[in-house]
Amino acid sequence: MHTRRYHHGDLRAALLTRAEQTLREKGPGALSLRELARDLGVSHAAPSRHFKDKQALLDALALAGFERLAAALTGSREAAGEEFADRLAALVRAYVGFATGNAELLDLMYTVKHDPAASDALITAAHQLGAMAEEMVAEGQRSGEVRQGPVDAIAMPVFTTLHGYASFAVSGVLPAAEVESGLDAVIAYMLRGCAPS
Amino acid sequence: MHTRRYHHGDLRAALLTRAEQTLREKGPGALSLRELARDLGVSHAAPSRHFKDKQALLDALALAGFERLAAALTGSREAAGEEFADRLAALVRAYVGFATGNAELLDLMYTVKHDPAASDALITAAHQLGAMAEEMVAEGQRSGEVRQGPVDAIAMPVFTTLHGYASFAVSGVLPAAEVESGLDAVIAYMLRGCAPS
DNA sequence: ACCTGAACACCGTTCAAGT
DNA sequence: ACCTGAACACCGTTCAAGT
Repeated sequence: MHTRRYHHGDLRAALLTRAEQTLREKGPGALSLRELARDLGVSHAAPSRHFKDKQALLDALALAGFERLAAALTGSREAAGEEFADRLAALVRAYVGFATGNAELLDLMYTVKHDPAASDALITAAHQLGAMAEEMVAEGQRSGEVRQGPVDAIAMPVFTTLHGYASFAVSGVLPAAEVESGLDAVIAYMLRGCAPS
Repeated sequence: MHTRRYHHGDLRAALLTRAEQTLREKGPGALSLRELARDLGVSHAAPSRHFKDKQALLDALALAGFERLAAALTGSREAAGEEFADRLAALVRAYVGFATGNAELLDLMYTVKHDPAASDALITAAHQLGAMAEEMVAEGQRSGEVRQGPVDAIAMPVFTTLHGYASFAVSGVLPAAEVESGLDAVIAYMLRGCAPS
């Protein structure tokens, strides 16, 4: 009854938590199932009960990332005002904030998968993010703040710009010091792409 | 004199060529220095003469990717007309074409590096791509086809959109069948972001 | 200068066996 | 159901030694 095994059924969650920590601190190359097991005090074979292989763990990590990012975007919407420009700015700041705060994870989320079967869930998760952008654009069209036309022909380029900016920030192409200051120009450019007539 | 060792000094090049091939065919996870050495008929320790470690090989691969991408973009410029819209479209198509044709490599090129020292060359290479976009925008400003203002406040969002689109195409978020058909909307959106007044 | 061969300390994955 | 321990077939990296 004392010091009973750490995991009474949540080894899976513990593995994910620890894995994300080492992903953040040491990068994806340093992620080892055996080391994870060691850190958590289980045998090196234990993780295989919960993840059929290393890629399955990485996929689960990426999926959790998409869920947290979606939550952050939803949250940004509530905090924003009613104007389209406000909402867009809030969305952009939330996405870029998540990206810079979780660089390695964002990288993992959008990494080319070589098991196309396993990546279905990830692509669906990414599409849900896109759907949020589409919804925002559609509302902007209704209120007249966004030009008319097929929603995805407007929302997709906007979301693409957003992701490209996040990707540059994450990869270091855009220096950390310039991420914040460059945001205004990017948002203004997006608004120009959305503006009526 | 017969069947003399395959490498009279170009093991380095042979490693890079072979590495890119397996990167393309089997993904980055399947890339092993030992297997590379086996395939090329050298001892497993031979690669270390040319690349201090596996990451150095990956970095060299990424750098070569940037050089080829830069060449492709330069080529697109020569094939395009004089109008800004033409040049932009050609640049976009060249970048996206490279991305879809070299998905794993593009991923590698923009991957988060954990050795900041080694990634300087890669960031510089990415900046050279950005400089090409800036030059194009600057010319568009001179000819009056692009609105006035700080060059980078226009060129950066454009380049960001381009890269985001390529990234979505590469990651599979944008289905392969939609990459071509979505390009027109993206280009139109970019032009709107650049248009005067 | 460039490569080999052996050695070291790791990996991921599988599978019988334990509780 | 969940985990262990041993086993297997790999890794990357280093280093004396060869040519």
